[in-house]
Amino acid sequence: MKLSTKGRYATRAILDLAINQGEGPILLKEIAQRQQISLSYLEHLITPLIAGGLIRSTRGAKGGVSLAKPPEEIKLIEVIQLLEGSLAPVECVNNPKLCPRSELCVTRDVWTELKNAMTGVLESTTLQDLVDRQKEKGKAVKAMYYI
Amino acid sequence: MKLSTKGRYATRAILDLAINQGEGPILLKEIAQRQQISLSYLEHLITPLIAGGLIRSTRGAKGGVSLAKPPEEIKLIEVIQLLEGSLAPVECVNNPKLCPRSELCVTRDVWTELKNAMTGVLESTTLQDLVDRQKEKGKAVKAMYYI
DNA sequence: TATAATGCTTATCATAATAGTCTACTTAGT
DNA sequence: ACTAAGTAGACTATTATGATAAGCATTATA
Repeated sequence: MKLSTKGRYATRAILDLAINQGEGPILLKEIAQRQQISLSYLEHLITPLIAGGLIRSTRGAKGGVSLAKPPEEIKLIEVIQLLEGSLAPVECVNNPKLCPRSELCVTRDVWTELKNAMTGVLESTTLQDLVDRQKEKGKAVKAMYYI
Repeated sequence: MKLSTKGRYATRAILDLAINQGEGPILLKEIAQRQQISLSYLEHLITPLIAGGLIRSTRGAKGGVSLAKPPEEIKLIEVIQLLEGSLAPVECVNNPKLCPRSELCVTRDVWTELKNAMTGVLESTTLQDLVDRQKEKGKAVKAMYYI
C-alpha cells in the first residue's frame, strides 16, 4: 500500500506552486530546484495536473505554470487521483464485474471501506489547508530560533 | 495504492479457515481449492501468519492449520501488516529520520492521516465480524433463491 | 520402523510497474 | 531570427509482484 513518487512529488509540486504563487507564472525549473525533483521528471508530473484542469501553463519565453483555481478549491483527492488513479486497493471495488465473487465477497467490502476512509481524508483537505499548515510550521521554526 | 495479492489472498485464506474451522486442523489443500489459490502460493501466505501467531500448524500426516486464537480476537490489521508490512503510504511516516524535511513537511502529515484512516478501519474489524457478515450474505442469497 | 501425508523452505523465473533520463518538438516573447 | 520556456515520446535500469517447482522436515499409522 505505498504511494508512488508520482503522487507524492506532484503534491509537493502543486503545494510549492500554491505557496510561491505571485503575479506571473512560476518556472518549472524553480519548482524543481526548491523541491529537489529533476526537471524532466517534474514535467511528467505536471502534465496530468494540466490535463486535469488544476494547473494552467504558459508556453514560450516568460512562460511557466500557475494554479488554475484558487487553492481552497483544489482538493488533494484530485491531485492524487490524477497521478495515481483510483484509491481502490483492488480493482473489483470500482468494477464488481471483474470478479464473479464480488456480490458475496466480504473482503471486498473491507477494501471498499479502506478506499472510503482514504478518500475521506483527501476529500476534506484542500491545497489552502496545506498552505496554512505550512505557514504555521514555518512560524514555529522561526520561534525556535529566536529563543 | 494497491493491496498486493498476498494481503488479499491471506485475508481470504484466514477467513476461510475461520468459517470452516471444526475439531481438527484444516488441510491447506482444502483452503487452496475453496479459495482458488494454488497450494504452493498459499503456503507462502500462511507462513507469516504462523510466525505472527495468528495460525497454528500441525505438520505431518493428519496435519493442517487452525486458528491460534478465537476469531473475535484476530484483527484484520494483524493479517495485513504481517503480509504487507506497515500501511504507511511512505516510509518517512514511520521513520522521520529518513528525510531531512520530515519535521517541516506538511505532505507527510497528510500521508500520516491516510495511514491512520486505514489503520482505523482494519483495527476495528475482526475475523469474527467477517464471519458474521459472510453468514448474512449467505442467508440473503438463499432467500433470493427461495422466491 | 517404513511409508505416506502433510506442512516448510529455498530457489527460480517471467512479467509488469516504477522512477527516471534523454532527445526532439512546439510555442511565444524580445 | 533567436531564445526561453513547456510538451511529447521513446528509452532504460531497477525493483516488486506473482507465481511455480523441487526438495526438506515432521508425524501419524500400518
